[in-house]
Amino acid sequence: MPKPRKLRKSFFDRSVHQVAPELIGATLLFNGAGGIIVEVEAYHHSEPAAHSYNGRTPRNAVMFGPAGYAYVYRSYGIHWCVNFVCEHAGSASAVLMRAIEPTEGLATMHRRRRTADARLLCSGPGRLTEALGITHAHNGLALDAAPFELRERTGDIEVVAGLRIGITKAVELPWRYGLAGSRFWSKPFKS
DNA sequence: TATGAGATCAACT
DNA sequence: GTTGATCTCATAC
Repeated sequence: MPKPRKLRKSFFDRSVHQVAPELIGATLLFNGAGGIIVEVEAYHHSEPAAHSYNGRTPRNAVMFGPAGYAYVYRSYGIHWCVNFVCEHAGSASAVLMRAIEPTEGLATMHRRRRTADARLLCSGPGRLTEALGITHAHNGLALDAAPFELRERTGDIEVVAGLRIGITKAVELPWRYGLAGSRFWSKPFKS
């Protein structure tokens, strides 16, 4: 088994459709809390579900910058959601982190989420950011430096794809990816 | 198990 | 004024 390697910015400097499935099984830590990525979705500026579809605004400015940075936005006025910016600067594409399997910093995450149920810690984009302590204060941070720590996956895994969820535009694009058989998805995959 | 309301903010019409 | 890449809690079946 090879030793896990850190993900560098160059990892993200490719098509979102290459990066998103490769993030499944990778490890995401934020200030030492986190775990294994089990669910993500890809967003590309060419389709209307993406925040960048209608051009640059103060909120989505990070998406228009170089790959390898975090785009954090407020969702439904309450939650925070975190994306990893991909492709070249200006392409405005990103991968939304939707669920992780908690493995490190469990006590901290249980305290932040106020639940004893491990499946409710990080199974959903809003839950994930609350458990890891990610907020708007972290918008624009580099992904290859503290407090982020991203490690390449090791070993063979199976990735499943399906339709994105929680959106009303471009619902037909199968750009949701998951770790096959994981118990920590926010919702089941159809296929 | 399923549906509905409330929380509350940035962008857009 | 409305909508949305959401979650929780309450109430109903």
